[in-house]
Amino acid sequence: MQTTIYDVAKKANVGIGTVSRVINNSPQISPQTREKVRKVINELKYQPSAMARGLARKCTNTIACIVPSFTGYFYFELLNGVQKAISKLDYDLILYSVDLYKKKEEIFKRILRERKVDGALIISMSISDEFATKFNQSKMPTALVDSYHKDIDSITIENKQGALLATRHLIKIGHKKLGMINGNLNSIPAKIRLDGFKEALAESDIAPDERYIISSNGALKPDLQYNDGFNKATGYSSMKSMLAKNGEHPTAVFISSDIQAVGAIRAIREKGLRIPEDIAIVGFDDIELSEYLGLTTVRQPMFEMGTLAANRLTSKIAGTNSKNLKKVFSTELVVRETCGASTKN
Amino acid sequence: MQTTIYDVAKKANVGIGTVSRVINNSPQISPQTREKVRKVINELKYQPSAMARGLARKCTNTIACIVPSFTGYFYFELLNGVQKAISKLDYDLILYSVDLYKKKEEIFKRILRERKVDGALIISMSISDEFATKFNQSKMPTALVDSYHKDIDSITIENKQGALLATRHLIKIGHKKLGMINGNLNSIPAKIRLDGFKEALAESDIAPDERYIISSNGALKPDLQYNDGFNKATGYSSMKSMLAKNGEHPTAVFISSDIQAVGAIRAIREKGLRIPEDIAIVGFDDIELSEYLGLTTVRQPMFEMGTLAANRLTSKIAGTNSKNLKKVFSTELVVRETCGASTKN
DNA sequence: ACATTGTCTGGAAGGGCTTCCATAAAATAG
DNA sequence: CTATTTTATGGAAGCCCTTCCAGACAATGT
Repeated sequence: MQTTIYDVAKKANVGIGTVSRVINNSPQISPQTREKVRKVINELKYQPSAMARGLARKCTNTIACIVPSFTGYFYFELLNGVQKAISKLDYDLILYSVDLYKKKEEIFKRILRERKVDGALIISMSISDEFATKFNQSKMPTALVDSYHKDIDSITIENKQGALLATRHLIKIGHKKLGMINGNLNSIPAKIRLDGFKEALAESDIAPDERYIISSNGALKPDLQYNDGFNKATGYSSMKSMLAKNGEHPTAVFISSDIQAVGAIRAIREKGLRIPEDIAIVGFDDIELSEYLGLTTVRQPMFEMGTLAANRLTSKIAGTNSKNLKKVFSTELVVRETCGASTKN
Repeated sequence: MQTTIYDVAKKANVGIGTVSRVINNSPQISPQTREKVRKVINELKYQPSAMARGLARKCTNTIACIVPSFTGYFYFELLNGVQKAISKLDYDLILYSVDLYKKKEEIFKRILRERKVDGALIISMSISDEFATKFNQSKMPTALVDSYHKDIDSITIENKQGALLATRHLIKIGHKKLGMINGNLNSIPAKIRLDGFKEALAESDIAPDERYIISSNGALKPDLQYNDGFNKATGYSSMKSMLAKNGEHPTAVFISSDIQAVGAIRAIREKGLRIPEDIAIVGFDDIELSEYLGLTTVRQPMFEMGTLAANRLTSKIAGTNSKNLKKVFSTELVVRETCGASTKN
């Protein structure tokens, strides 16, 4: 049997209210009593039950992180930022991984009603107006990361600017035959990055060659895997099909995520082509790995996004900071080897 | 205000006990009543409070995963297996990340007393006899992954065999000057892998060259970052220092983790050396990335380990399966390009 | 027909906490 | 020294469930 607050109260010869007040650092306690109770708490190694507290207080000191599929290093690094930030504040993190499209809203519902968490961080997933309203009405603090809704705190990056940066760079160093490998166009960032790519081409009067613009499509059906296409496999297969028409291929490719670039690089090497001499590559994200791969990429401050999101959420839970936040992080081109413009080889 | 079981009971004209029984699929309910209550539950969009249930039932449908630093792709893939397994069983996962050595036992204590979770999965972290006993006494189901304690379910791999496999392979294809890059020797797997490496050398009467055996050491001080040395940075710096003595270097290196190999490969390339021609590489783990990197490595079934651990834990929570499990997964050499023995180049 | 068994159901008790209200004791004022 | 305020404390009520016990009613047996 657990030691309860009653055991402590009895042994310390005080009432349960007093013990509770000591635990919660209420100021209305005389120093002597406080000391006495503290001592008993230590002797009995008492620690309040999280469940009972949660029930009585209606809060749990836990936040939810909802990520698609929990695959992809992007989420991993983001989560790292979240984790670091909340652990300082003694919050715990429950990880919900959405593997099927239809499960997204199920999880939203559950989170909302079960009240196992005090707040929710929704990562890289769109949210319908209906659920946005529900979250707001239920007073459950919520924040979106890498996604946007007008009524909910949203932390995003300048996707378009990033794509422009990458593409312009490729053009500047002399490329005219440009390709792009993209994630699933159902994903908003993917769509915007494509826009950016095309806009950059237009700026330099280069006509986009649709043969070399490959998105990992797939319908958004409820029973399908939640898949935004940002993974090694799509990178690999997209590049492979781009290179299928022997001899004909772009001289530079903008790839919508670093992790896809890993797959694409593989495909290029298998074909016996060199990077950057035959094909230059620019990725997107700057995951931790990219540095070691020498991948030129567009840096997205994932860790900082995670940190900010977590801090916002917790301060909203605490009651401070209630106005609607829209934060757009800017991106930055990190030039390394794969684009062929670096001083190193 | 939340809708409670009382609201449902009143509206459905039944007692709260009946509602509870419907929620929990008790068989002792007439079909009509069940239907009636179900309907009201849907109308009211009622969902029981996780806290209240937890308090009444003394279980939370949540398990803890305790990982060091939550960095490193190894954990990531393991967690993936865990996540998939438990989500099928409607368990949630709380992630505890241990960043400092001293925090490990604090977290253990908290988990034990707070009772926020029904079971704990401890990953890649040793556990003292004291805490092993505490976990057992407290009846909190626990399992270790990539770690071992005689009194606790432990899921490990054949580290020695893996190291033997890797090293023997390198020797078989003709290498005589072998090096090893290792994690922190305070980590048990690191130590065993080193043993395996040396044993393989001994089998072929090759004297180990200590200049080429580099472990990322560092003391185990309470205030230090929890760091087993299995990361890109140590791989990079270890390889760099191995190559520092110009001209002199081993022709093949066994690297204790794939992620270190990524760093090491980088260092080799920076030095202008080729893989595998100048230096052959074999890694350890077979993280998802390795395939795309063409890294020869020792496969460790991370996903399966995660799945097994999660299933064990949940079945222990459910009361089945109580005997002490010691599962040792065997490892397997995956030959790709970096060792120079593949048919592809 | 009555006794017996079995099936359903209602609701009190209990789980361990917080919080509020009441009260006792101490401090201050007049 | 009494009246008033302040401070410290005890403990009931409430948070929302589950579970157990008791009772109502139906079904079965004789």
